[in-house]
Amino acid sequence: MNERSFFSEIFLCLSFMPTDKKTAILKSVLHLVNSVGFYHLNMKMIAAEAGVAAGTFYLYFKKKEDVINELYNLVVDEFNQAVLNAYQDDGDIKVIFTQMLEAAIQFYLQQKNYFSFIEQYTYAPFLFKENQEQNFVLLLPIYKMMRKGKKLRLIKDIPDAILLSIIHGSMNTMIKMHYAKKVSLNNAATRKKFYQACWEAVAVS
Amino acid sequence: MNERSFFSEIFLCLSFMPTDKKTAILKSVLHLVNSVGFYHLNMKMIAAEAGVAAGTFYLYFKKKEDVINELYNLVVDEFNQAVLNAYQDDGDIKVIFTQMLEAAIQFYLQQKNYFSFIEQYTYAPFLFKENQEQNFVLLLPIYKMMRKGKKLRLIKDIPDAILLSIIHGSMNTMIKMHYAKKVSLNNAATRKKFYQACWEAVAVS
Amino acid sequence: MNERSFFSEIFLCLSFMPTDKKTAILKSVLHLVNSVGFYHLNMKMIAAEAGVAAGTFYLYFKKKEDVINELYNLVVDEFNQAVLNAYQDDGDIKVIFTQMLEAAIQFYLQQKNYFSFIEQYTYAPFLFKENQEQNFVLLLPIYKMMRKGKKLRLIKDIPDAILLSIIHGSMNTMIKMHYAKKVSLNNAATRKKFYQACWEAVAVS
Amino acid sequence: MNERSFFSEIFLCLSFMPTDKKTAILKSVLHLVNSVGFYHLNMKMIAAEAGVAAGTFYLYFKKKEDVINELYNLVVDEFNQAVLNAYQDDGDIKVIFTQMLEAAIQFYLQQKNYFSFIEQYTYAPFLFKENQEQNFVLLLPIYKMMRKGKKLRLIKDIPDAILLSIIHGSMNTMIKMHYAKKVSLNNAATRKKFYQACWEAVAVS
DNA sequence: GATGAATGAGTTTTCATTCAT
DNA sequence: TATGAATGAAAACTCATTCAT
Repeated sequence: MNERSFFSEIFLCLSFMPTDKKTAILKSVLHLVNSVGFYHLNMKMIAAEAGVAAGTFYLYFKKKEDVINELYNLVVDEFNQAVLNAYQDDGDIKVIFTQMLEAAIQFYLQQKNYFSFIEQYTYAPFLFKENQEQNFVLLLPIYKMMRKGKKLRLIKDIPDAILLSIIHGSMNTMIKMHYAKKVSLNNAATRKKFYQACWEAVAVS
Repeated sequence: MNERSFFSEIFLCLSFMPTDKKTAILKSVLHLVNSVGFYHLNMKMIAAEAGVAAGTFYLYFKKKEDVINELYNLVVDEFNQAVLNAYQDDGDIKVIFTQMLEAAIQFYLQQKNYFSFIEQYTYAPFLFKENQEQNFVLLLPIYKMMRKGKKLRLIKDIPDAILLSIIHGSMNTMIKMHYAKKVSLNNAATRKKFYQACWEAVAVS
Repeated sequence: MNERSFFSEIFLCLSFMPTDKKTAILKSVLHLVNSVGFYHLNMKMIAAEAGVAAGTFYLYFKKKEDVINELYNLVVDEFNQAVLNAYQDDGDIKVIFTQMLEAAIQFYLQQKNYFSFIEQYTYAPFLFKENQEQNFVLLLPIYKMMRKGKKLRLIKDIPDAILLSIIHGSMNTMIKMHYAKKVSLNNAATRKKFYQACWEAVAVS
Repeated sequence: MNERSFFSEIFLCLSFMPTDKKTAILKSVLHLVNSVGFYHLNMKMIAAEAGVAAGTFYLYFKKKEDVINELYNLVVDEFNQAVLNAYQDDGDIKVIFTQMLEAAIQFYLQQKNYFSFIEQYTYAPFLFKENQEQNFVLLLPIYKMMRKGKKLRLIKDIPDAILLSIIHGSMNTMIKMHYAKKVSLNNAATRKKFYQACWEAVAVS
């Protein structure tokens, strides 16, 4: 089983949702946030892209920002699902660590829209009030693995926030650089080097 | 000389600019982007916060987005200045590495508005056309140090993008966590642990 | 059949268009250009006069000047239609000449708004970009008749521009004088004297 | 003495006025009305073109429309002066008629700005309240000649308005056609044909 | 459920006019 | 006189939301 087919089963749940109007709207927003950004997103675009009438939106969402928040939850769930699937309770912690990073990166490589959406959502404070406490939801599976590594004295006994920042922050920037064509994550050797560097940051030396 | 006064001399150039109307507008936008975000920023707010009439804005900027771009350039210049001041051409590379990270973190700790502004600007694709190629401008001083470390075989010979991602990405996430109160960067020991972890990620082991 | 009813059938197509919002806006602009002029015409007036909300305008026209240009084309078409109806391919050229002038004058007498609109549109250089080459569109039916008269050696063999200037220019000024109450074109004898003088200007003597 | 020098003495009084600020403003408006039109004329343009500060305008004029009205009076005076200079109390009425038309046409040919300004002023009802009764001021010298011709039974005994319309209206349209390059009034033969046609319209046959 | 024309409050931007210097 | 920065009311235009069909 190649990587693509392995992940496509997991990732594409939004893509395979029944093609009803509500799903069409959610997909339309996901696509538009990536192409025009939150700032320029408007109801006319959403309706046109979804192939529905302007009023139809309000049968499924109370107001514009609701679709954003609902979409965020869907996207986060998919991401967590993808990364958790890479988590094995038994097994070498470095292998698990690497597999989770790999899962996360593959997720974003195959779903540019998801990455773009999460980035904008996360870095837009006060865009939507519900945003304020969700910032680090994405990190939950990674967090779980980390705690285990600490117990086994394989991962440094330093504040979780530091470990999370290194893992999550550097991964995000790597993906951004990939999309900005500063580096190619399609190259497995490059990914391996990245995972190794991350590991050395967090591992007990 | 304590840290605060050391940096305040460098950072606060925007704060110490002559209090003319244009500066008042720039400051007003910097403050509002942090408090309400790009998405909710409007001309009425800008004028009110700056204490000028609505029309005054257009004496200094051709259109709304121009103030954003001008401000971005100012902020980036200040950041680079602050970090470059920490760069010494001779000296232990690990010390330089640490000092630059420290300078960057101190910059953002003392200027929450700057951090918030840069984050939103960087992660808002297509918000402003000029945005598209500037994404990694902030990394230039770090990049310089890195190249030197590579030559001395003290820093890993892996793609620059990986090194930059680890340094820049994890630092940004650390600061976000600090402002989200998940960790306190006011604690020097915590900062030291973070720098050490970063160093181990990039250093030849 | 009196003159009024004869022409009203032809002229009032704008008046008889279905009373939808777009027509209401077109009528509103036609009326307002006559009463306040291009210079003072604004969107608030247009909406109020048309009995629609401000935003409704933009469902039918992309920008303010578009309604002006669309209206101009409608008005010109109606004028040409009215004058062409008076044109007979066979028949005494002087009779045709007189009938066309009569048709044109009757058109404007019954549609003061149309006259006022065309005058302002024509004499406002650079008001609207599309204006620049349309200046003499109105003269087409008259031009056709003239050429025929020249062939028959009943109309002077002098440049068309001279003949057109005399016919069109003097007619326009007559109508302006009528509306300025310097002369009454309701008097058939007066009109007859005017047509005769025009004829003598253009006819081979 | 060629035509140009003959008229330049008369016409260029605005051009030769002392180059003080007020004159600069008047000239600036005359030029701008021709190039951008009343509709797009604004105070910034006027000041820039005149080479004065925005506030200077208000030392000489109470409000924007005042400069328009003052300029109109100046332009009308110059026109009347030019045409009256061609009027001789004794002499063949046809010769006088022709000379006056020639004087009027030469005036406008040498002063496109004047023509453009008068056209727009005349055809913009309600643009400026003072406009309403001045519409036919320009015709006064022509009117004077006409009355004399009527007395001598050389000019038709038909309402003055008809005679004025033919003379004034056709002349105006001729000049417009000249500037639209539909005919060239620089050709003396063309002008002669035009004068002859006009004469036949108004003369007792 | 689905539509899309209509709304009108809100947005950005313009510009005639003022006034401290 | 002369300036030009500053004003703020008003302009053109946008857009999330509603509602009759």
